Amino acid sequence: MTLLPQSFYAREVVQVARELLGMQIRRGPVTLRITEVEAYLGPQDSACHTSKGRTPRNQAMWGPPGHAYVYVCYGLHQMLNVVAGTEPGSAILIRACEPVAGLAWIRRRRGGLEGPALLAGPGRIGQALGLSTRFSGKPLFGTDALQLQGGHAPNRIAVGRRVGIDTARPKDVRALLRFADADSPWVSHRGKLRA
DNA sequence: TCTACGATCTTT
DNA sequence: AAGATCGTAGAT
Repeated sequence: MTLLPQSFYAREVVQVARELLGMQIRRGPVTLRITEVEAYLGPQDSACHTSKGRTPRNQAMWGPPGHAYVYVCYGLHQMLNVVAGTEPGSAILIRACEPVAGLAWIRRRRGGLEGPALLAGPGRIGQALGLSTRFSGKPLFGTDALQLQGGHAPNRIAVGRRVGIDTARPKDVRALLRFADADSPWVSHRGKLRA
């Protein structure tokens, strides 16, 4: 599979988010096909981490596109984002995937779950890939441990509000910035999506 | 230092 | 419906 070039990410962030659906994330033996994402638009988006300014945690988001931004949520979940967009400070959260390769490793890291539950939800993606904040700032288009490569785009894209966003400005809470492969069962909170 | 909280997930 | 669990950020 061909690596996505850095230029792929240096475009309008919502466009990149939609086109990220179907692409593949690889780390070692594990390959995942992206089925659900959320776009975070940058400093003007009150739900986006960079709306609070530059901090040690979010510095990767201010850097060039095509790099990972990994942060810890609720003290235990490693959240994978892809820095993208034409202005600094915007990124795309990877919320769900379907397994392509390395199912044994995924199950080893995340025992017990079956079917879509295995990879539905951003915390589970971080776990399946064995991520940590050390990956933050690493390029996704080079020879580093984490790579993004081509795949097959979905036929239909479902949209919805971003999950877990409720203290942001109402306009940003309501924004339809969550995108998913409408035909994939490997998606979280399916009921809140619409065609 | 101290405190409050979070782009979640699991269990009740 | 609530607990787990801890890094981050802002206040002191």
